[in-house]
Amino acid sequence: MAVRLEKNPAVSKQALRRMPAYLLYLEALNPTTVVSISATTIANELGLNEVQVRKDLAAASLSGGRPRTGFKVKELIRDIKSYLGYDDVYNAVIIGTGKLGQALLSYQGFAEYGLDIVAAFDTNPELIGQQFNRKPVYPPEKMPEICRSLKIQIGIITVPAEYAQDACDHLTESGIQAIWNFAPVLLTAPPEIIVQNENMAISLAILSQHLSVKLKKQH
Amino acid sequence: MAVRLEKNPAVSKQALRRMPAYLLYLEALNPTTVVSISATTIANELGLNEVQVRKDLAAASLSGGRPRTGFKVKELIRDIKSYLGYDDVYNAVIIGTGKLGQALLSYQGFAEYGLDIVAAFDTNPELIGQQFNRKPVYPPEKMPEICRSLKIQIGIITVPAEYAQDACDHLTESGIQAIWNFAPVLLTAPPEIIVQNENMAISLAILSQHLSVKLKKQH
DNA sequence: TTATAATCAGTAAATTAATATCGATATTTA
DNA sequence: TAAATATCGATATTAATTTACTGATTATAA
Ligand SMILES: NC(=O)c1ccc[n+]([C@@H]2O[C@H](COP(=O)([O-])OP(=O)(O)OC[C@H]3O[C@@H](n4cnc5c(N)ncnc54)[C@H](O)[C@@H]3O)[C@@H](O)[C@H]2O)c1
Ligand SMILES: NC(=O)c1ccc[n+]([C@@H]2O[C@H](COP(=O)([O-])OP(=O)(O)OC[C@H]3O[C@@H](n4cnc5c(N)ncnc54)[C@H](O)[C@@H]3O)[C@@H](O)[C@H]2O)c1
Repeated sequence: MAVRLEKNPAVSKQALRRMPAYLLYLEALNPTTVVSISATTIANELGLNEVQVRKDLAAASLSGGRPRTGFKVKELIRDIKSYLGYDDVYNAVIIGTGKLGQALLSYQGFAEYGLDIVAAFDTNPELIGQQFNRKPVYPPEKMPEICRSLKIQIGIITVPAEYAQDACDHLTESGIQAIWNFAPVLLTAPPEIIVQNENMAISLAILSQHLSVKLKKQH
Repeated sequence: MAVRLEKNPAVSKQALRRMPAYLLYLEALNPTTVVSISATTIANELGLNEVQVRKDLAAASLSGGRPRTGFKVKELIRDIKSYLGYDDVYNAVIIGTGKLGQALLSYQGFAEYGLDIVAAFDTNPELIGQQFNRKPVYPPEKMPEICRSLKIQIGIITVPAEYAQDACDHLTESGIQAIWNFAPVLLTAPPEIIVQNENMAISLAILSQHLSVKLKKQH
Protein backbone atom coordinates (compact mmCIF):
# COMPACT_ATOMS: atom_id res chain seq x y z
CA MET A 1 0.00 0.00 0.00
CA ALA A 2 1.01 3.63 -0.49
CA VAL A 3 1.53 4.30 3.20
CA ARG A 4 1.01 7.88 4.34
CA LEU A 5 3.90 8.82 6.61
CA GLU A 6 2.83 12.36 7.19
CA LYS A 7 -0.78 12.22 8.33
CA ASN A 8 -1.86 15.78 7.73
CA PRO A 9 0.72 17.81 5.81
CA ALA A 10 1.20 21.54 6.18
CA VAL A 11 -1.88 23.72 5.79
CA SER A 12 -1.38 25.95 2.78
CA LYS A 13 -3.42 29.12 2.53
CA GLN A 14 -3.86 28.68 -1.17
CA ALA A 15 -4.95 25.07 -0.71
CA LEU A 16 -7.56 26.24 1.76
CA ARG A 17 -9.00 28.50 -0.92
CA ARG A 18 -9.26 25.60 -3.36
CA MET A 19 -11.00 23.23 -0.96
CA PRO A 20 -14.51 24.66 -1.44
CA ALA A 21 -14.18 24.06 -5.18
CA TYR A 22 -13.29 20.40 -4.62
CA LEU A 23 -16.30 20.14 -2.37
CA LEU A 24 -18.61 21.63 -4.99
CA TYR A 25 -17.26 19.26 -7.60
CA LEU A 26 -17.50 16.17 -5.40
CA GLU A 27 -21.00 16.98 -4.20
CA ALA A 28 -22.21 17.37 -7.77
CA LEU A 29 -21.19 13.76 -8.56
CA ASN A 30 -23.82 11.05 -8.53
CA PRO A 31 -22.90 9.02 -5.44
CA THR A 32 -24.53 5.83 -6.73
CA THR A 33 -22.54 5.73 -9.96
CA VAL A 34 -19.29 7.37 -8.85
CA VAL A 35 -17.96 5.71 -5.70
CA SER A 36 -14.28 6.52 -6.09
CA ILE A 37 -12.45 9.28 -7.89
CA SER A 38 -8.81 10.02 -8.66
CA ALA A 39 -6.92 13.26 -8.15
CA THR A 40 -6.13 13.09 -11.87
CA THR A 41 -9.79 13.22 -12.83
CA ILE A 42 -10.56 16.09 -10.47
CA ALA A 43 -7.54 18.02 -11.74
CA ASN A 44 -8.62 17.60 -15.35
CA GLU A 45 -12.18 18.63 -14.62
CA LEU A 46 -11.17 21.72 -12.64
CA GLY A 47 -8.25 22.68 -14.85
CA LEU A 48 -5.66 22.26 -12.11
CA ASN A 49 -2.36 20.45 -11.85
CA GLU A 50 -2.88 16.87 -10.72
CA VAL A 51 -0.04 16.87 -8.19
CA GLN A 52 -1.48 19.96 -6.62
CA VAL A 53 -4.86 18.33 -6.29
CA ARG A 54 -3.30 15.18 -4.87
CA LYS A 55 -1.39 17.19 -2.27
CA ASP A 56 -4.45 19.20 -1.34
CA LEU A 57 -6.53 16.07 -0.90
CA ALA A 58 -3.75 14.42 1.11
CA ALA A 59 -3.87 17.37 3.51
CA ALA A 60 -7.57 16.98 4.12
CA SER A 61 -8.15 13.26 3.74
CA LEU A 62 -7.82 11.09 6.83
CA SER A 63 -7.58 7.71 5.13
CA GLY A 64 -5.75 8.74 1.96
CA GLY A 65 -6.36 7.46 -1.52
CA ARG A 66 -5.48 4.11 -2.96
CA PRO A 67 -3.50 3.48 -6.11
CA ARG A 68 -5.49 2.81 -9.21
CA THR A 69 -8.91 3.74 -7.76
CA GLY A 70 -8.29 7.03 -5.96
CA PHE A 71 -10.36 8.43 -3.10
CA LYS A 72 -13.74 7.29 -1.81
CA VAL A 73 -16.03 10.18 -2.73
CA LYS A 74 -18.21 10.01 0.38
CA GLU A 75 -15.24 9.83 2.72
CA LEU A 76 -13.48 12.63 0.92
CA ILE A 77 -16.47 14.94 1.17
CA ARG A 78 -16.72 14.20 4.87
CA ASP A 79 -12.99 14.78 5.41
CA ILE A 80 -12.84 18.05 3.49
CA LYS A 81 -15.85 19.39 5.36
CA SER A 82 -14.29 18.46 8.65
CA TYR A 83 -10.96 19.98 7.55
CA LEU A 84 -12.69 23.24 6.69
CA GLY A 85 -14.46 23.30 10.04
CA TYR A 86 -17.92 22.94 8.53
CA ASP A 87 -18.67 20.33 11.21
CA ASP A 88 -18.36 22.83 14.01
CA VAL A 89 -21.55 24.84 14.14
CA TYR A 90 -21.10 28.52 14.92
CA ASN A 91 -23.85 30.92 15.89
CA ALA A 92 -23.99 34.23 14.11
CA VAL A 93 -25.95 37.47 14.09
CA ILE A 94 -26.40 40.01 11.33
CA ILE A 95 -25.95 43.72 11.92
CA GLY A 96 -27.86 45.70 9.33
CA THR A 97 -31.04 44.08 8.05
CA GLY A 98 -31.19 45.90 4.72
CA LYS A 99 -31.19 44.38 1.25
CA LEU A 100 -28.03 42.36 1.67
CA GLY A 101 -28.67 41.48 5.32
CA GLN A 102 -32.10 40.11 4.42
CA ALA A 103 -30.67 38.08 1.56
CA LEU A 104 -28.12 36.50 3.87
CA LEU A 105 -30.74 35.94 6.58
CA SER A 106 -32.97 34.10 4.14
CA TYR A 107 -30.20 32.03 2.61
CA GLN A 108 -30.50 28.34 3.48
CA GLY A 109 -27.08 27.42 2.16
CA PHE A 110 -25.04 28.58 5.15
CA ALA A 111 -26.24 25.66 7.29
CA GLU A 112 -24.13 23.45 5.02
CA TYR A 113 -21.05 25.33 6.20
CA GLY A 114 -21.90 25.19 9.89
CA LEU A 115 -23.08 28.77 10.08
CA ASP A 116 -26.29 29.29 12.00
CA ILE A 117 -27.60 32.84 11.74
CA VAL A 118 -29.95 33.17 14.69
CA ALA A 119 -30.87 36.84 14.85
CA ALA A 120 -30.45 40.24 13.23
CA PHE A 121 -30.16 43.83 14.40
CA ASP A 122 -31.19 47.11 12.82
CA THR A 123 -31.79 50.69 13.82
CA ASN A 124 -34.81 51.05 11.56
CA PRO A 125 -37.97 50.90 13.77
CA GLU A 126 -39.95 49.43 10.88
CA LEU A 127 -37.68 46.41 10.75
CA ILE A 128 -37.41 45.84 14.49
CA GLY A 129 -39.80 43.11 15.59
CA GLN A 130 -40.10 41.66 12.09
CA GLN A 131 -38.85 38.21 11.22
CA PHE A 132 -36.94 36.99 8.15
CA ASN A 133 -36.74 33.27 7.63
CA ARG A 134 -38.01 33.01 11.25
CA LYS A 135 -35.12 35.07 12.51
CA PRO A 136 -36.09 38.11 14.60
CA VAL A 137 -34.75 41.63 14.15
CA TYR A 138 -33.74 43.41 17.37
CA PRO A 139 -32.62 46.94 18.13
CA PRO A 140 -28.81 47.30 18.46
CA GLU A 141 -29.09 48.01 22.21
CA LYS A 142 -29.94 44.37 22.75
CA MET A 143 -26.73 43.17 21.14
CA PRO A 144 -24.64 42.48 24.27
CA GLU A 145 -27.46 40.68 26.05
CA ILE A 146 -28.48 38.55 23.06
CA CYS A 147 -24.96 37.73 21.89
CA ARG A 148 -24.02 36.53 25.37
CA SER A 149 -27.19 34.57 26.07
CA LEU A 150 -27.25 32.90 22.65
CA LYS A 151 -23.47 32.28 22.70
CA ILE A 152 -22.86 34.10 19.43
CA GLN A 153 -19.37 33.64 18.00
CA ILE A 154 -19.70 35.47 14.68
CA GLY A 155 -21.05 38.90 13.77
CA ILE A 156 -21.91 39.61 10.14
CA ILE A 157 -21.72 43.28 9.22
CA THR A 158 -24.09 44.50 6.50
CA VAL A 159 -24.66 48.10 7.53
CA PRO A 160 -23.77 51.08 5.31
CA ALA A 161 -20.03 51.76 5.20
CA GLU A 162 -20.19 54.76 7.52
CA TYR A 163 -21.66 52.70 10.36
CA ALA A 164 -19.51 49.62 9.92
CA GLN A 165 -16.81 50.59 12.43
CA ASP A 166 -19.53 51.33 14.96
CA ALA A 167 -21.07 47.94 14.39
CA CYS A 168 -17.65 46.34 14.74
CA ASP A 169 -17.04 48.06 18.09
CA HIS A 170 -20.46 47.12 19.31
CA LEU A 171 -19.95 43.48 18.36
CA THR A 172 -16.57 43.41 20.07
CA GLU A 173 -18.10 44.71 23.26
CA SER A 174 -20.77 42.06 22.97
CA GLY A 175 -18.16 39.33 23.29
CA ILE A 176 -18.13 37.85 19.80
CA GLN A 177 -14.99 36.15 18.44
CA ALA A 178 -15.08 36.85 14.73
CA ILE A 179 -16.50 39.30 12.23
CA TRP A 180 -17.55 38.68 8.63
CA ASN A 181 -17.59 42.10 7.05
CA PHE A 182 -19.47 42.94 3.85
CA ALA A 183 -19.07 46.72 4.11
CA PRO A 184 -16.39 48.33 1.95
CA VAL A 185 -14.38 49.50 4.95
CA LEU A 186 -11.14 48.46 6.64
CA LEU A 187 -12.22 47.72 10.18
CA THR A 188 -10.10 48.33 13.24
CA ALA A 189 -10.62 45.60 15.79
CA PRO A 190 -8.68 44.19 18.75
CA PRO A 191 -6.12 41.62 17.60
CA GLU A 192 -7.95 38.71 19.23
CA ILE A 193 -10.97 39.32 17.00
CA ILE A 194 -10.81 37.53 13.66
CA VAL A 195 -11.91 39.80 10.80
CA GLN A 196 -12.78 38.31 7.43
CA ASN A 197 -13.74 40.69 4.67
CA GLU A 198 -16.07 39.66 1.89
CA ASN A 199 -14.77 42.19 -0.53
CA MET A 200 -16.67 41.99 -3.79
CA ALA A 201 -14.31 44.60 -5.17
CA ILE A 202 -11.55 41.96 -5.27
CA SER A 203 -13.67 39.66 -7.38
CA LEU A 204 -14.65 42.54 -9.60
CA ALA A 205 -11.08 43.76 -9.91
CA ILE A 206 -9.93 40.35 -11.12
CA LEU A 207 -12.85 40.10 -13.53
CA SER A 208 -12.30 43.62 -14.77
CA GLN A 209 -8.59 43.03 -15.32
CA HIS A 210 -9.15 39.82 -17.27
CA LEU A 211 -11.87 41.42 -19.32
CA SER A 212 -9.72 44.41 -20.09
CA VAL A 213 -6.91 42.12 -21.32
CA LYS A 214 -9.39 40.04 -23.32
CA LEU A 215 -11.04 42.98 -25.03
CA LYS A 216 -7.67 44.52 -25.86
CA LYS A 217 -6.67 41.27 -27.58
CA GLN A 218 -9.88 41.25 -29.65
CA HIS A 219 -9.33 44.96 -30.27
CA MET B 1 15.56 61.19 -8.03
CA ALA B 2 14.89 57.52 -7.51
CA VAL B 3 14.43 56.74 -11.19
CA ARG B 4 12.06 53.93 -12.07
CA LEU B 5 13.70 51.70 -14.64
CA GLU B 6 10.91 49.25 -14.92
CA LYS B 7 7.74 51.22 -15.54
CA ASN B 8 5.12 48.68 -14.65
CA PRO B 9 6.56 45.56 -13.03
CA ALA B 10 5.05 42.11 -13.25
CA VAL B 11 1.40 41.76 -12.33
CA SER B 12 1.17 39.48 -9.33
CA LYS B 13 -2.11 37.76 -8.65
CA GLN B 14 -1.67 38.27 -4.95
CA ALA B 15 -0.88 41.95 -5.43
CA LEU B 16 -4.08 42.30 -7.44
CA ARG B 17 -6.01 40.97 -4.47
CA ARG B 18 -4.42 43.55 -2.16
CA MET B 19 -5.10 46.54 -4.41
CA PRO B 20 -8.72 47.03 -3.36
CA ALA B 21 -7.58 47.25 0.25
CA TYR B 22 -5.11 50.01 -0.61
CA LEU B 23 -7.89 51.80 -2.40
CA LEU B 24 -10.22 51.58 0.59
CA TYR B 25 -7.49 52.88 2.86
CA LEU B 26 -6.51 55.74 0.57
CA GLU B 27 -10.07 56.82 -0.06
CA ALA B 28 -10.75 56.96 3.66
CA LEU B 29 -8.00 59.57 4.09
CA ASN B 30 -8.89 63.23 4.31
CA PRO B 31 -7.58 64.63 1.01
CA THR B 32 -7.18 68.16 2.37
CA THR B 33 -4.95 67.17 5.27
CA VAL B 34 -3.15 64.15 3.77
CA VAL B 35 -1.66 65.03 0.40
CA SER B 36 1.15 62.48 0.29
CA ILE B 37 1.60 59.12 1.94
CA SER B 38 4.48 56.66 2.21
CA ALA B 39 4.42 52.93 1.59
CA THR B 40 5.74 52.58 5.15
CA THR B 41 2.68 54.25 6.64
CA ILE B 42 0.25 52.22 4.56
CA ALA B 43 2.08 49.02 5.47
CA ASN B 44 1.89 49.80 9.18
CA GLU B 45 -1.78 50.70 9.04
CA LEU B 46 -2.72 47.60 7.06
CA GLY B 47 -0.40 45.24 8.89
CA LEU B 48 1.63 44.40 5.79
CA ASN B 49 5.31 44.35 4.96
CA GLU B 50 6.49 47.73 3.74
CA VAL B 51 8.53 46.37 0.84
CA GLN B 52 5.53 44.45 -0.34
CA VAL B 53 3.39 47.56 -0.27
CA ARG B 54 6.08 49.55 -2.07
CA LYS B 55 6.30 46.91 -4.80
CA ASP B 56 2.55 46.73 -5.17
CA LEU B 57 2.28 50.50 -5.46
CA ALA B 58 5.16 50.60 -7.93
CA ALA B 59 3.23 48.18 -10.13
CA ALA B 60 0.16 50.40 -10.22
CA SER B 61 1.58 53.89 -9.94
CA LEU B 62 2.48 55.68 -13.16
CA SER B 63 4.61 58.45 -11.71
CA GLY B 64 6.14 56.58 -8.77
CA GLY B 65 6.79 57.89 -5.31
CA ARG B 66 9.44 60.31 -4.19
CA PRO B 67 11.92 59.84 -1.39
CA ARG B 68 10.97 61.29 1.94
CA THR B 69 7.36 62.19 1.03
CA GLY B 70 6.01 59.10 -0.68
CA PHE B 71 3.13 58.99 -3.13
CA LYS B 72 0.59 61.69 -3.96
CA VAL B 73 -2.67 60.30 -2.59
CA LYS B 74 -4.91 61.61 -5.34
CA GLU B 75 -2.65 60.37 -8.12
CA LEU B 76 -2.24 57.02 -6.43
CA ILE B 77 -5.98 56.50 -6.13
CA ARG B 78 -6.39 57.35 -9.79
CA ASP B 79 -3.56 55.04 -10.83
CA ILE B 80 -4.77 52.07 -8.80
CA LYS B 81 -8.30 52.47 -10.14
CA SER B 82 -6.98 52.58 -13.66
CA TYR B 83 -4.72 49.58 -12.97
CA LEU B 84 -7.71 47.59 -11.72
CA GLY B 85 -9.73 48.55 -14.77
CA TYR B 86 -12.29 50.54 -12.80
CA ASP B 87 -12.04 53.26 -15.45
CA ASP B 88 -13.43 51.05 -18.15
CA VAL B 89 -17.18 50.92 -17.73
CA TYR B 90 -18.74 47.54 -18.39
CA ASN B 91 -22.43 46.85 -18.85
CA ALA B 92 -23.93 43.98 -16.92
CA VAL B 93 -27.18 42.13 -16.48
CA ILE B 94 -28.41 40.05 -13.58
CA ILE B 95 -29.95 36.62 -14.10
CA GLY B 96 -32.17 35.74 -11.16
CA THR B 97 -33.90 38.66 -9.49
CA GLY B 98 -34.43 37.03 -6.10
CA LYS B 99 -33.16 38.20 -2.74
CA LEU B 100 -29.52 38.43 -3.72
CA GLY B 101 -30.17 39.66 -7.24
CA GLN B 102 -32.31 42.50 -5.91
CA ALA B 103 -29.65 43.45 -3.38
CA LEU B 104 -27.03 43.66 -6.11
CA LEU B 105 -29.41 45.55 -8.42
CA SER B 106 -30.04 48.14 -5.74
CA TYR B 107 -26.42 48.53 -4.73
CA GLN B 108 -24.98 51.91 -5.70
CA GLY B 109 -21.39 50.94 -4.94
CA PHE B 110 -20.67 49.08 -8.16
CA ALA B 111 -20.58 52.28 -10.20
CA GLU B 112 -17.33 53.07 -8.37
CA TYR B 113 -15.81 49.96 -9.93
CA GLY B 114 -17.03 50.64 -13.43
CA LEU B 115 -19.84 48.11 -13.30
CA ASP B 116 -23.13 49.33 -14.69
CA ILE B 117 -25.96 46.89 -14.11
CA VAL B 118 -28.58 47.86 -16.66
CA ALA B 119 -31.21 45.13 -16.53
CA ALA B 120 -32.29 41.92 -14.87
CA PHE B 121 -33.97 38.68 -15.89
CA ASP B 122 -36.24 36.30 -14.05
CA THR B 123 -38.67 33.50 -14.81
CA ASN B 124 -41.09 34.60 -12.11
CA PRO B 125 -44.06 36.36 -13.83
CA GLU B 126 -44.60 38.51 -10.75
CA LEU B 127 -41.15 40.02 -11.08
CA ILE B 128 -41.19 40.53 -14.84
CA GLY B 129 -42.06 44.11 -15.66
CA GLN B 130 -41.08 45.38 -12.21
CA GLN B 131 -38.16 47.74 -11.69
CA PHE B 132 -35.48 47.74 -8.99
CA ASN B 133 -33.38 50.84 -8.67
CA ARG B 134 -34.89 51.84 -12.04
CA LYS B 135 -33.61 48.68 -13.66
CA PRO B 136 -36.25 46.60 -15.43
CA VAL B 137 -36.79 42.86 -15.06
CA TYR B 138 -37.28 40.93 -18.31
CA PRO B 139 -38.18 37.33 -19.10
CA PRO B 140 -35.15 35.17 -19.97
CA GLU B 141 -36.31 34.83 -23.60
CA LYS B 142 -35.33 38.43 -24.16
CA MET B 143 -31.75 37.83 -23.09
CA PRO B 144 -30.09 37.52 -26.55
CA GLU B 145 -31.88 40.54 -27.94
CA ILE B 146 -31.26 42.78 -24.93
CA CYS B 147 -27.66 41.71 -24.35
CA ARG B 148 -26.79 42.44 -27.96
CA SER B 149 -28.63 45.73 -28.26
CA LEU B 150 -27.35 47.08 -24.94
CA LYS B 151 -23.80 45.75 -25.58
CA ILE B 152 -23.69 43.74 -22.36
CA GLN B 153 -20.25 42.37 -21.48
CA ILE B 154 -20.94 40.82 -18.07
CA GLY B 155 -23.65 38.45 -16.85
CA ILE B 156 -24.20 38.13 -13.10
CA ILE B 157 -25.71 34.81 -12.08
CA THR B 158 -27.93 34.81 -8.99
CA VAL B 159 -30.33 32.00 -9.78
CA PRO B 160 -30.72 28.90 -7.59
CA ALA B 161 -27.83 26.45 -8.02
CA GLU B 162 -29.80 24.00 -10.17
CA TYR B 163 -30.48 26.64 -12.83
CA ALA B 164 -27.04 28.25 -12.83
CA GLN B 165 -25.59 26.17 -15.69
CA ASP B 166 -28.66 26.97 -17.75
CA ALA B 167 -28.23 30.66 -17.08
CA CYS B 168 -24.56 30.37 -18.01
CA ASP B 169 -25.38 28.70 -21.34
CA HIS B 170 -28.05 31.25 -22.07
CA LEU B 171 -25.67 34.13 -21.36
CA THR B 172 -22.99 32.60 -23.55
CA GLU B 173 -25.44 32.33 -26.43
CA SER B 174 -26.37 35.95 -25.85
CA GLY B 175 -22.84 37.04 -26.66
CA ILE B 176 -21.54 38.17 -23.27
CA GLN B 177 -17.82 38.06 -22.48
CA ALA B 178 -17.66 37.34 -18.76
CA ILE B 179 -19.71 35.82 -15.98
CA TRP B 180 -19.76 36.73 -12.31
CA ASN B 181 -21.26 33.71 -10.60
CA PHE B 182 -22.80 33.78 -7.12
CA ALA B 183 -24.37 30.32 -7.28
CA PRO B 184 -22.53 27.51 -5.48
CA VAL B 185 -21.84 25.63 -8.71
CA LEU B 186 -18.81 25.01 -10.91
CA LEU B 187 -19.90 26.31 -14.26
CA THR B 188 -18.86 24.86 -17.58
CA ALA B 189 -18.33 27.59 -20.15
CA PRO B 190 -16.41 27.98 -23.41
CA PRO B 191 -12.77 28.91 -22.77
CA GLU B 192 -13.16 32.40 -24.20
CA ILE B 193 -15.72 33.27 -21.52
CA ILE B 194 -14.18 34.59 -18.31
CA VAL B 195 -15.81 33.06 -15.25
CA GLN B 196 -15.31 34.65 -11.85
CA ASN B 197 -16.91 32.94 -8.88
CA GLU B 198 -17.96 34.88 -5.83
CA ASN B 199 -17.73 31.94 -3.52
CA MET B 200 -18.76 32.92 -0.03
CA ALA B 201 -17.81 29.42 1.08
CA ILE B 202 -14.14 30.36 0.66
CA SER B 203 -14.50 33.30 2.98
CA LEU B 204 -16.43 31.19 5.44
CA ALA B 205 -13.92 28.36 5.26
CA ILE B 206 -11.07 30.70 6.15
CA LEU B 207 -13.09 32.27 8.95
CA SER B 208 -14.16 28.89 10.23
CA GLN B 209 -10.62 27.55 10.21
CA HIS B 210 -9.22 30.56 12.10
CA LEU B 211 -12.04 30.42 14.57
CA SER B 212 -11.55 26.73 15.16
CA VAL B 213 -7.84 27.30 15.87
CA LYS B 214 -8.65 30.25 18.13
CA LEU B 215 -11.27 28.44 20.17
CA LYS B 216 -9.02 25.39 20.58
CA LYS B 217 -6.32 27.65 22.01
CA GLN B 218 -8.74 29.20 24.52
CA HIS B 219 -10.06 25.68 25.23
C1' DT C 1 -0.36 -16.28 -12.42
C1' DT C 2 2.08 -12.57 -14.39
C1' DA C 3 2.51 -8.40 -16.98
C1' DT C 4 0.58 -3.77 -17.62
C1' DA C 5 -1.03 0.48 -16.41
C1' DA C 6 -3.09 3.87 -13.32
C1' DT C 7 -2.55 6.00 -9.28
C1' DC C 8 -0.71 7.07 -4.92
C1' DA C 9 2.80 9.20 -1.55
C1' DG C 10 6.99 11.20 -0.96
C1' DT C 11 10.99 13.89 -2.43
C1' DA C 12 13.31 17.14 -5.56
C1' DA C 13 13.31 20.99 -8.58
C1' DA C 14 11.34 25.11 -10.33
C1' DT C 15 8.58 28.92 -9.95
C1' DT C 16 6.40 32.59 -7.56
C1' DA C 17 5.82 35.58 -3.67
C1' DA C 18 7.46 37.85 0.47
C1' DT C 19 11.05 40.03 3.00
C1' DA C 20 15.74 42.04 3.79
C1' DT C 21 19.35 44.93 2.31
C1' DC C 22 21.63 48.71 -0.18
C1' DG C 23 22.73 52.89 -2.62
C1' DA C 24 20.40 57.14 -4.26
C1' DT C 25 17.70 61.15 -3.39
C1' DA C 26 14.76 64.51 -1.39
C1' DT C 27 13.26 67.00 2.74
C1' DT C 28 14.09 68.59 7.23
C1' DT C 29 16.98 70.41 10.81
C1' DA C 30 21.22 71.82 12.87
C1' DT D 1 24.92 75.28 3.83
C1' DA D 2 25.85 70.73 5.56
C1' DA D 3 24.41 66.71 8.16
C1' DA D 4 20.82 63.66 9.36
C1' DT D 5 17.08 60.91 8.04
C1' DA D 6 12.99 59.03 5.78
C1' DT D 7 11.82 57.08 1.75
C1' DC D 8 12.36 55.46 -2.76
C1' DG D 9 13.66 51.89 -6.40
C1' DA D 10 16.40 48.04 -7.27
C1' DT D 11 18.65 43.81 -6.21
C1' DA D 12 19.43 39.82 -3.14
C1' DT D 13 17.73 36.54 -0.08
C1' DT D 14 14.40 33.68 2.03
C1' DA D 15 9.98 31.42 2.22
C1' DA D 16 5.95 29.50 0.16
C1' DT D 17 3.76 27.31 -3.49
C1' DT D 18 3.54 24.76 -7.59
C1' DT D 19 5.19 21.35 -10.67
C1' DA D 20 8.15 17.40 -11.95
C1' DC D 21 9.96 13.05 -10.89
C1' DT D 22 10.46 8.40 -8.65
C1' DG D 23 9.36 4.12 -6.59
C1' DA D 24 5.54 1.55 -4.42
C1' DT D 25 1.00 -0.39 -4.76
C1' DT D 26 -3.14 -2.19 -6.51
C1' DA D 27 -6.79 -3.26 -10.05
C1' DT D 28 -7.25 -5.15 -14.59
C1' DA D 29 -6.38 -7.92 -18.32
C1' DA D 30 -3.36 -11.03 -20.87
N1 LIG E 1 -26.34 45.32 -1.62
C1 LIG E 1 -25.28 44.80 -2.16
O1 LIG E 1 -25.38 44.12 -3.16
C2 LIG E 1 -23.93 44.97 -1.55
C3 LIG E 1 -22.81 44.45 -2.19
C4 LIG E 1 -21.56 44.60 -1.61
C5 LIG E 1 -21.44 45.26 -0.42
N2 LIG E 1 -22.52 45.77 0.17
C6 LIG E 1 -22.36 46.49 1.45
O2 LIG E 1 -23.23 45.91 2.41
C7 LIG E 1 -23.75 46.91 3.26
C8 LIG E 1 -25.25 46.86 3.24
O3 LIG E 1 -25.73 47.05 1.94
P1 LIG E 1 -27.30 47.08 1.64
O4 LIG E 1 -27.46 47.19 0.19
O5 LIG E 1 -27.95 45.94 2.34
O6 LIG E 1 -27.74 48.45 2.32
P2 LIG E 1 -29.18 48.85 2.91
O7 LIG E 1 -29.20 50.31 3.00
O8 LIG E 1 -30.24 48.13 2.16
O9 LIG E 1 -29.17 48.23 4.38
C9 LIG E 1 -28.46 48.76 5.45
C10 LIG E 1 -29.25 48.50 6.71
O10 LIG E 1 -28.45 48.82 7.86
C11 LIG E 1 -29.28 49.47 8.80
N3 LIG E 1 -28.41 50.23 9.71
C12 LIG E 1 -27.86 51.45 9.51
N4 LIG E 1 -27.09 51.78 10.56
C13 LIG E 1 -27.16 50.77 11.44
C14 LIG E 1 -26.58 50.53 12.71
N5 LIG E 1 -25.74 51.41 13.26
N6 LIG E 1 -26.88 49.38 13.36
C15 LIG E 1 -27.71 48.48 12.78
N7 LIG E 1 -28.28 48.64 11.59
C16 LIG E 1 -28.00 49.78 10.92
C17 LIG E 1 -30.21 50.29 7.99
O11 LIG E 1 -31.40 50.59 8.73
C18 LIG E 1 -30.51 49.35 6.82
O12 LIG E 1 -31.61 48.51 7.09
C19 LIG E 1 -23.16 48.22 2.77
O13 LIG E 1 -22.02 48.53 3.51
C20 LIG E 1 -22.78 47.92 1.34
O14 LIG E 1 -21.73 48.72 0.92
C21 LIG E 1 -23.77 45.63 -0.36
N1 LIG F 1 -29.05 34.87 -0.60
C1 LIG F 1 -27.79 34.80 -0.25
O1 LIG F 1 -27.38 35.39 0.71
C2 LIG F 1 -26.81 34.02 -1.06
C3 LIG F 1 -25.50 33.91 -0.62
C4 LIG F 1 -24.58 33.18 -1.37
C5 LIG F 1 -24.98 32.59 -2.54
N2 LIG F 1 -26.26 32.70 -2.94
C6 LIG F 1 -26.66 32.06 -4.18
O2 LIG F 1 -27.26 33.01 -5.03
C7 LIG F 1 -28.33 32.44 -5.75
C8 LIG F 1 -29.60 33.22 -5.49
O3 LIG F 1 -29.91 33.24 -4.14
P1 LIG F 1 -31.21 33.97 -3.61
O4 LIG F 1 -31.18 33.88 -2.15
O5 LIG F 1 -31.34 35.30 -4.24
O6 LIG F 1 -32.37 33.00 -4.16
P2 LIG F 1 -33.88 33.41 -4.51
O7 LIG F 1 -34.64 32.14 -4.53
O8 LIG F 1 -34.32 34.50 -3.62
O9 LIG F 1 -33.78 33.99 -5.98
C9 LIG F 1 -33.60 33.22 -7.12
C10 LIG F 1 -34.36 33.90 -8.28
O10 LIG F 1 -33.98 33.27 -9.49
C11 LIG F 1 -35.16 33.17 -10.29
N3 LIG F 1 -34.93 32.12 -11.28
C12 LIG F 1 -35.04 30.78 -11.13
N4 LIG F 1 -34.70 30.16 -12.27
C13 LIG F 1 -34.38 31.11 -13.16
C14 LIG F 1 -33.96 31.08 -14.51
N5 LIG F 1 -33.75 29.94 -15.15
N6 LIG F 1 -33.74 32.26 -15.14
C15 LIG F 1 -33.93 33.41 -14.50
N7 LIG F 1 -34.31 33.50 -13.21
C16 LIG F 1 -34.55 32.36 -12.55
C17 LIG F 1 -36.26 32.89 -9.31
O11 LIG F 1 -37.51 33.22 -9.85
C18 LIG F 1 -35.86 33.79 -8.15
O12 LIG F 1 -36.41 35.07 -8.29
C19 LIG F 1 -28.40 31.00 -5.30
O13 LIG F 1 -27.68 30.19 -6.18
C20 LIG F 1 -27.72 31.02 -3.97
O14 LIG F 1 -27.14 29.78 -3.66
C21 LIG F 1 -27.18 33.42 -2.23
